[in-house]
Amino acid sequence: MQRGSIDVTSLPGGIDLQATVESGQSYLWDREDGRMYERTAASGGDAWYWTTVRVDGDLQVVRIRQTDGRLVWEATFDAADVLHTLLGLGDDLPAIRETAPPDAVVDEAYDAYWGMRIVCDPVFPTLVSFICSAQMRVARIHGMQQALRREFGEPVAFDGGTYRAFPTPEALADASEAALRDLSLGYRAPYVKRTAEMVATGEADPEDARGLAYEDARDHLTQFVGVGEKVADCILLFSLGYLGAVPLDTWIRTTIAEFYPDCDRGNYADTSRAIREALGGAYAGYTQTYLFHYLRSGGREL
DNA sequence: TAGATACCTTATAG
DNA sequence: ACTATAAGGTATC
Repeated sequence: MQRGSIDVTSLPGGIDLQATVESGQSYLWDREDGRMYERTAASGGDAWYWTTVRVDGDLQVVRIRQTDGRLVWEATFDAADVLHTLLGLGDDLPAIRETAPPDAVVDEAYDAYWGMRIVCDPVFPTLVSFICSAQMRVARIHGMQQALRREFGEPVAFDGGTYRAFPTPEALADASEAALRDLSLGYRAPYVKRTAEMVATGEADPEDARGLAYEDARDHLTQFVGVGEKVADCILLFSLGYLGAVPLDTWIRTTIAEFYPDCDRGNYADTSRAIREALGGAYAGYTQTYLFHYLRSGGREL
């Protein structure tokens, strides 16, 4: 086993690990104490979280926790660089916050979860996770991804235990729709299977969205079955580094109606442009994620 | 091209 | 207990 740690004070704006991995951005981390998303106060400031990643073709396991002003990690490999990427440790939070509008609700959201970072997850697991997110609660989306790992994931040994990686496109393409429905995916089951087939056969590659202009990248992703504009924006924001993407979910739509009514243009594309502008442009997605987590957590009644 | 509707399943509110 | 409602929407007509 390899170990290491990262000094939190060296990161501009610090980090709130729990907010980062339990805010509904990533569904690829598990809490070792099994208490993900519990509302009770102080339920996990220093909990261990683990995930798997494929690095240079090899499947690796890493676990991490935040304690005594440090991010401490243990892994099957030297995980420092991977964690830097996965957890957005290079993002300059104070500079990003400067780009947000000086509105009360925005300030409240940033203050409530200061240190939360936008994750940068591998794209295929993110694609599947957010296909599953349609009309679903955060805790149940996470449960579905756990179930997919358990049923279809490749096992990896680490520290005396067995961990399971997120399934490959091939594994999910080979799964039957019935088997996926057995995991409570509901009508999302055929979407996941069809999208996995598209990736496995090479019919389409989500990686091809990288480098495209924002709206072209979003259009590229909507070719996958079960991926509309909102899910495409989630993939761009949480996997492909488009920090300006603002997924128009139920929460941000409520926020728009309440605080930015001029931004409601009646259709997704135009409303998207307007709210991205209102939330500061290049990092609008950061502000959206703080608002989402703050409002969803009951931080302010709407 | 805009608008309405069906869709799996479960947790929570009433 | 039992029903209605909503949950980070999308596909289809």
